[in-house]
Amino acid sequence: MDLFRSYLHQQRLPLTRQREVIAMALFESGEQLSVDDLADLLRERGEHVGKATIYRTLSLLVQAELAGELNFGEGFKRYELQAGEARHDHLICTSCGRVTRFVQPAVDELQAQIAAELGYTVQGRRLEIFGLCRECQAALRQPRSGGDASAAEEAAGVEIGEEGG
Amino acid sequence: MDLFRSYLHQQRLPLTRQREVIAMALFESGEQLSVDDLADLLRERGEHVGKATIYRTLSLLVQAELAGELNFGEGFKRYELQAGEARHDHLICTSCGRVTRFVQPAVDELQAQIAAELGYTVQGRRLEIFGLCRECQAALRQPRSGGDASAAEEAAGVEIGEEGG
DNA sequence: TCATGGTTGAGAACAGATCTCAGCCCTGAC
DNA sequence: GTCAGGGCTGAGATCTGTTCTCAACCATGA
Repeated sequence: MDLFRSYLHQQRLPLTRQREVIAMALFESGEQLSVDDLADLLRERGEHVGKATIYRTLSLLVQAELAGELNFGEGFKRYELQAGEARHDHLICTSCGRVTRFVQPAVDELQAQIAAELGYTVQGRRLEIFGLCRECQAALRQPRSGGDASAAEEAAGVEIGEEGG
Repeated sequence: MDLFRSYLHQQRLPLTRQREVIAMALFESGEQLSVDDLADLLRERGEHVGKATIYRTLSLLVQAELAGELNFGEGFKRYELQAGEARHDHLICTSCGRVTRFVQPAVDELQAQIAAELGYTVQGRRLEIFGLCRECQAALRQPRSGGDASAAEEAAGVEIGEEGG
């Protein structure tokens, strides 16, 4: 939040209540939010902010490299705060929509190596792996059952976050 | 093309002239085409095909796994034929828009490892690396000059195709 | 040749994203 | 605190990619 404030100051742009509220909502949620999600979230909090403003503020946040733009092929974009976080990628469950973030330095290395071989300099990347999460695999195996699993997940080590449902 | 024919036959779907023409255009171009690109291409060839039909046929091709859907964040989708090809990814030049395809088995391995650690089964992935191609880097260094470079590119080894501009 | 059912195409509909513009408000100066 | 001015805001129009609708058409198999 302070980073956003100083970015705006640095760019000689005013810090308005709307900008503060939008960044705050994105920051506090920690999820990948669409513009509609954000609008709903703000409405629930009693803040009325126009969609145009949400789009404008999000693109500011992206410019400031405080937020990342995501496209999971849903027909619209999602945004997530990425301030200070390590570069991460996403695993997306094609059945329930769950999104699991992960950090894997080997991806950075591989990307750098590939780009160097082809003469490119890297500015960014988007890696999304689509598949079935553990729960959905289990649900497919035995159509009716209670919730379970999720125990061995800590052992993984690469995971840094998870949201959705 | 034969693969598409047999897919349609297998699904008991008729092979129409439009379907043939659309698949042929995508196949012959070898590039990542948008629906508009395809419509233009077909118009140039004197074939009139409605957009709805192009969308429908493309989604058939994707279903048949003969085409892949790409999203480079341009606000629309692109499609490319992928029949029989190894799974590949893309490097995209953020300056000139050039798209370079590459095959790198290490990406498959990494993806499988990550998914396994997080309990996912893999169905697919999308890896796009954004950066500056050699020509655009050169153009930035010395704003005015003729075309050059592209020589050392063969040495790379991972590259399998390149289109765009 | 014929019946049938899926396909086609024009245009409407839909939805995400962007633009417009009059009025508002943040900022910096005083 | 007050003020001027420039940038911001929001409602709604607009744009654009994609999907839907439906009557006419046509590929297919008998």
